[in-house]
Amino acid sequence: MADVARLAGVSSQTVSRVSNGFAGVTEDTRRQVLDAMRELGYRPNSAARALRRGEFRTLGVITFSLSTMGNIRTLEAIATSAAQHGYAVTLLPVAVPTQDEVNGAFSRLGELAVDAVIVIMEIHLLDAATVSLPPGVQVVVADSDAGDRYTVVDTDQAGGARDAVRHLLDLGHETVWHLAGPEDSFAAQRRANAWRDTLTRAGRIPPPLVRGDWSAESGYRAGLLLADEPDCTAVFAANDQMALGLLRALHERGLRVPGDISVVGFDDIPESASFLPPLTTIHQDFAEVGRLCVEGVLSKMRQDGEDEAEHGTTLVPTRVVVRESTGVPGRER
Amino acid sequence: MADVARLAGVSSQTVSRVSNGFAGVTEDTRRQVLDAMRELGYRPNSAARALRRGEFRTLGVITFSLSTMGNIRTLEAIATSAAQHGYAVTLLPVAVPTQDEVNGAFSRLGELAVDAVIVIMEIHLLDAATVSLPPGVQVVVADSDAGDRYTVVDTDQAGGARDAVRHLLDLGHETVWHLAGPEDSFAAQRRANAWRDTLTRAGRIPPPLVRGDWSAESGYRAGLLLADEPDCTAVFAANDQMALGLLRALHERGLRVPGDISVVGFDDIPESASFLPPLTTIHQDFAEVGRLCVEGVLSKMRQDGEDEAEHGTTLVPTRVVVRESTGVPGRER
DNA sequence: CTGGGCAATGTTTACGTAAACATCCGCTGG
DNA sequence: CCAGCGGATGTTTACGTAAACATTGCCCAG
Repeated sequence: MADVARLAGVSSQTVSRVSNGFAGVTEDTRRQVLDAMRELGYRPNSAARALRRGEFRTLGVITFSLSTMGNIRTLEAIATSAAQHGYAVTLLPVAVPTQDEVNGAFSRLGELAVDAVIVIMEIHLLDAATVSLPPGVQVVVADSDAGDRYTVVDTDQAGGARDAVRHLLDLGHETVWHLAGPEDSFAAQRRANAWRDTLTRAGRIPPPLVRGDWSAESGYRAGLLLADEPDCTAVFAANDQMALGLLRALHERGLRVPGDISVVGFDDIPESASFLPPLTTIHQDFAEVGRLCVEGVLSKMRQDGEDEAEHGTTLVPTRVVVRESTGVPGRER
Repeated sequence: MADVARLAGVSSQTVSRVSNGFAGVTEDTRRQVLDAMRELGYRPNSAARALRRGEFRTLGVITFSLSTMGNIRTLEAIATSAAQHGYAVTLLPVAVPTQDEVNGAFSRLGELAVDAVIVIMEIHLLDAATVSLPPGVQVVVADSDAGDRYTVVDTDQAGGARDAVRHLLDLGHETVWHLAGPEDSFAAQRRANAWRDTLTRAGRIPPPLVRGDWSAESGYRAGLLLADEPDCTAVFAANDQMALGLLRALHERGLRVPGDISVVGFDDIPESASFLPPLTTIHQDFAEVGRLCVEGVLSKMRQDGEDEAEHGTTLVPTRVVVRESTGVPGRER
């Protein structure tokens, strides 16, 4: 910076003013400084900047295994949205979803150059974590429900599940079976609860719940079971991967979709439009979730000291995408 | 830090020594300092650290749209591997793969707190980019081939494609059709070239190449075409998504897989084991790619000044995963 | 013509850390 | 018994920036 100042024949403070787009610099001076910067290949040192300003302009994102498409899309939206606000995004990967790992990530966080944190994680892992955040670091959580303790942004899991069930009931199905995600997932839990509620409110009897683990393989196994249930004419799978496995199992057993059994998924992954048959599913707007996470955390940073604990949950609506895997009931018993 | 020093009754330098795990501090002193740190909730300020040390312990990753599973898995492996080396990872998202956006990312990079960069991107976008990297920032590129200008780590695309074709020839197919990725993708290009070479070397005549765009939808369209080619008994799709669409089209046209047509994919995405039928595919080891990217960039940083331009390409081998979509030829003409 | 005001620019300083150098003290060998 | 040595700790300083305050010089009203 001093070199630039010398070359431009100004003080380093003026260089600073130019590099921060400050008003009150003559157009002439500004151009000279910019020229000098270019000539010397000057780049502001972000460490010194951060030290002086007391902020890093960086958001930390804690998430484990970018294995689910949802987390990835959310992360991507976070990164894009953060960039628009002039923030960078630092990734805190948690290799395995164990308590130790999560604790480790949070403690590493302490030494990390980060102004705020977005956690993409089932809340129950967060709960037990020794969350000792550096003071002043705000947190927003995605993929969870704990609006009382954290600020949460999430897809409207319940609304999506309700729509899925209603779609099938509207087609004339007597009831709807549910292929749920793993027990320890809040998202799975909420989808299952909404499924049960919607059926009960419509005066239908919820069939026994079938449990999967999000994987296509577990959907396949569940599908073999469901194929043997003569009453089953409609299945709501808690995600598209399991629906994929389900379709394969039904096909193997000679059952037509939607002729014999209708299937609805959840997520609307890109591939689901090319399943056999193309899958009716609940579209999640991950981009919106990511965007709202960033907005949320930035606005919390701005308020900061004021009245801290204004937690709450923001729900992002879903959308039913009707394709060819659902139709009127027609299974011959 | 000064507060900690005061509470522990030592100088701030000793606090620094403890916090950096320096030798030459009495066990007694060390414990007192650690206690003081805990009591005051002290966290080293990473900005000041970076300023003093002249390094950020952070790697930048430039990639656009985490849309392909490969990039995501690579990114994840990079993050994990970097963490093991005590490095954080900052994401530089490029929303749309245009020249401008790439240039923008690189210029933002200049002001970013980053010691080195890993680029996950087709090289042709990098080429035209006004790549003005801060001096001393090393680069490693994944998903490309430009070993002469950059240090590159990539899956052995050619080897994988060769194995796919050989697998089909070994089963007795006269020749193998290829459903290629988009023209402007180097990965697609290399897979296509290897496909053609392998056939030619085996004395077979390569059928006309069918072009897709990586999407399942494009695979579907290609499948409708291929279904009408009576000579076609084996297809090598350049990725699993297109293979998925292909399977759907063949099924719609009443062709059995592998009875009438054998299909091989590329990538081994988790879902491919649950396709209809489960897909034979070429497994890519993205984790290894990511790991090698980090190793590569760190070792380049260590050498640094020495003899700069030691570029080269590291290839990560693939593996054929045989499932149920391939078999001996049997299509009735 | 002059003094006040204001816009443009310069000077000083502190941010938190760690390297380099300085000091202290206890122990050992002659 | 003391010089000298080495391990443990303290002191000083600089890293690059931007906020706060200081200064300059110009313009215009009185």
